Amino acid sequence: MMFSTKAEYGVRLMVALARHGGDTPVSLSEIAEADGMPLAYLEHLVARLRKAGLVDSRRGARGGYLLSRPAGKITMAEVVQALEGSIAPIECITEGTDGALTCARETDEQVCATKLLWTRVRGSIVRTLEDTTLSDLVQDKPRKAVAAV
Amino acid sequence: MMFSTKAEYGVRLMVALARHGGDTPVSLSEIAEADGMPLAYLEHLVARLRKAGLVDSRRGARGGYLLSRPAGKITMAEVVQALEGSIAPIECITEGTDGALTCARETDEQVCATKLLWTRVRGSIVRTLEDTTLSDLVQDKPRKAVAAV
DNA sequence: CTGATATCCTACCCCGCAGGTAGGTTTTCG
DNA sequence: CGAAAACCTACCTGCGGGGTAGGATATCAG
Repeated sequence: MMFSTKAEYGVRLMVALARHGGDTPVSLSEIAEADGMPLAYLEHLVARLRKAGLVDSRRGARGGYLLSRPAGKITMAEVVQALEGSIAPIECITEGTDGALTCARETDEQVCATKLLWTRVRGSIVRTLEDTTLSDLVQDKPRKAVAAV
Repeated sequence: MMFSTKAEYGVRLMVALARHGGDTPVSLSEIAEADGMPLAYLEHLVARLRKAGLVDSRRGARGGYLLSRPAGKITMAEVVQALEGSIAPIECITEGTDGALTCARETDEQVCATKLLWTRVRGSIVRTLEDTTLSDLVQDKPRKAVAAV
């Protein structure tokens, strides 16, 4: 049970873009090298982020990517959703177009007993992701070293 | 990103045991048939639950399984953990023996920027699972039909 | 204009593991 | 004793995560 490395790499990518800031784009190869992630794979991930409107791209020489919005306006729910697809803790729970959650096992007569659990879990995940913005992750904090001493 | 069917089937299994109640054991084949889950697979799952001390077994004819404790004393955190192994939202985050979360990408010098996010997510998942007990899921509620009308 | 540097796109590959099967051994009841 | 159950170990199989490959297209600098 976990998010895949799509989410891991993708979030790291977004953080790298946010760190760079400014309005000059950053090339993927820079980020890939600095962060030790495979370039070709990042291309796939950034494509999802672009389609979701979270990053803008500039093609050609000296091109690259930049955030489409200030980091504080980008929630991690958007980022993770763009990378992983819909956020469902378990296969049988799916989100309808109206936003209602339904369980595949459920009939009209019989309510799925476990649905309550997965609905709660999903809710708490989504809420946490919505409450965390990209800028929350960007803050430099070498505090760890301080705290460790 | 989701829990596997291990968690899904396993939780349904626990609910079935809780529904039955009493101190006479229920055989897996009964549950498998009633709930439409493959018997041989349930055997694997129930083995995990037994090793975790969540269910007791009685061998031989008219044997079966029963909850080791009242449903209200069994949290879903225990159940899910028994079924899925440790609860980590992402591969690079692991829980040490002291309960502290560490990130594999992290060095002494550099804090992992994304660790904050995954730590928060994990925390919210665990908290939700701990707050939900098996008895929360057992309550009969055909209320759905009522609410739908 | 030309090359270098980038995004962008499509196709492919591999292998670990979730999700299950199979078949046997042991225990306990009627 | 025989049926019914737990219990155990080994095996199988498809699929998707996690990449690689290679080319097409756009844009810059000189």
